[in-house]
Amino acid sequence: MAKLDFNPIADTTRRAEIVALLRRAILTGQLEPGQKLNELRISEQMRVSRAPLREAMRELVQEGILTSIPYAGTFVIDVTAKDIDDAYSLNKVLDEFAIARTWPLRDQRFFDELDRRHAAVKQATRELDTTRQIETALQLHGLIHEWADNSVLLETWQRLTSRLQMYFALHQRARNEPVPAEDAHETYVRLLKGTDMRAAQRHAKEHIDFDFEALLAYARGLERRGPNDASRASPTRGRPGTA
Amino acid sequence: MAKLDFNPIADTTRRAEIVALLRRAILTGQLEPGQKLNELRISEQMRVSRAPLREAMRELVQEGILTSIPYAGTFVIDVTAKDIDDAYSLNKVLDEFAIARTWPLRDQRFFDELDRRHAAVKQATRELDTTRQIETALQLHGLIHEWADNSVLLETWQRLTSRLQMYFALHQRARNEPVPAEDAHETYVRLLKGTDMRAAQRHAKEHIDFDFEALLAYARGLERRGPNDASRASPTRGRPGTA
DNA sequence: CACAAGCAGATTGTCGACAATCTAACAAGA
DNA sequence: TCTTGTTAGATTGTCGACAATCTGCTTGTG
Repeated sequence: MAKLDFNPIADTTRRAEIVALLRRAILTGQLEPGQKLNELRISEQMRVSRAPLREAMRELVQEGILTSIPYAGTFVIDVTAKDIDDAYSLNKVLDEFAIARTWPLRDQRFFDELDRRHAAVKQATRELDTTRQIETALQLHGLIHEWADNSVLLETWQRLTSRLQMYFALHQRARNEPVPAEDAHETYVRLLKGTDMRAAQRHAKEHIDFDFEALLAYARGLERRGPNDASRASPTRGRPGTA
Repeated sequence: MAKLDFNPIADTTRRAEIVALLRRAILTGQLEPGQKLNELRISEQMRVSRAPLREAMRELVQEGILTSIPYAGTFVIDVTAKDIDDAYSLNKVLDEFAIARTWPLRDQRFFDELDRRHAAVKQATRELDTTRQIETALQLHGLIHEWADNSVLLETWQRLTSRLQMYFALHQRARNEPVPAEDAHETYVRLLKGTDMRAAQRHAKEHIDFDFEALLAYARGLERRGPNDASRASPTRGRPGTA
């Protein structure tokens, strides 16, 4: 008998699809930070009742990209410079840990997957698809977390990734300029294939520093010129900060 | 005008109360790992309709202590030795980070709060209230994460805490013996008040090692004598592992 | 004009009922 | 005996309607 592992079949509930739709809308910036999600309107647009929509929203609230205020509404989280800074500094710690854990587990499959994801980033970069570029870059970066064989770490990183993706998407959307075609991940991939773990860890930090500084500067700029301009739909009752 | 900060008023939705009730039931071990949560039965017991109950369950699924399989049910997560090991090793990393961040922010209020929580642990220990003892010990331990001024770290740690509390509660429940009255946190508190940050970081790791080794051994024992015995209500379709 | 009370309108929270799906038991056939 | 098709019961997923709450406007009063 041939050895064959089947993957679990796809979720077939409306709820799961709604979660995916909403998450994508948020992470790509189609839903702006601070914006209120009107249940009735969204449920009509999606041709779904409010029950599965509300359940989906609860999931995203726990996922950290929505925030809910009872009887007031559910909002896309606000992005503050401090949030980005917090997420980034924790990300550095997790990266270091992930590399250490992954290091002895690297094998040919790891290197192949590394190349595959790296190629995907370059592909997206060539096509000037900024959204996909962010997505693929984060996936490339996530490999060490997937490979570290620590489910809690992976889960934690995925939560972080959601936010990072949202932040970067906002940033890209704001400057609205094609990204430099140069390959910023060449060194990262090479070091992960090498023999000097400490060097890889060091580079992981510095490499992200680059993108991050620009992002942070952008966020600070946003805050200087007042709260976000998506607040047209926000309530007067309370700022939908981190509830 | 006197400076006075009001706390947010309590959540007044049934959903929030249900979340609290269920979480407590799970973390104290009243709901055993692998056990299925029957929506109809629970909603009748709580005198609530299924809608808010289901929303509450979605939250707890995202919180990582429940797992859901479409059309099959929602289950308390299974506890494997590897899960505990994963959570623990990540916890060490977070602790180190939290101590580093908290260190320069320590002030009198920090020390007071440290003493307060330490006293709470000793109180619970004296009263042989094992559940409360776990709770207070984790709260004592959580201070450095609250004080680190990093919302993402705090959120991450709270998620981890949920699981750790569940694990420890299981452990305590299993051996079912009063805990030694000796104070295991004396050194930890003293070092946090001291001037040697590295020493505090080192101790944080070793200190938890102690409790953890016993916990891990217990979990391994559980697995050796087959899957859990709470599976009487589990589905045959698929193990409600980490879905 | 300032301000409190009260009244729509809109939105969220909750409910009870129905539809879709799964599980397990049983029957039919090779 | 083993496998496959069928069916009944139970449980989850979804829906539409009602109740509770909030916001902003209007109104009345000084």
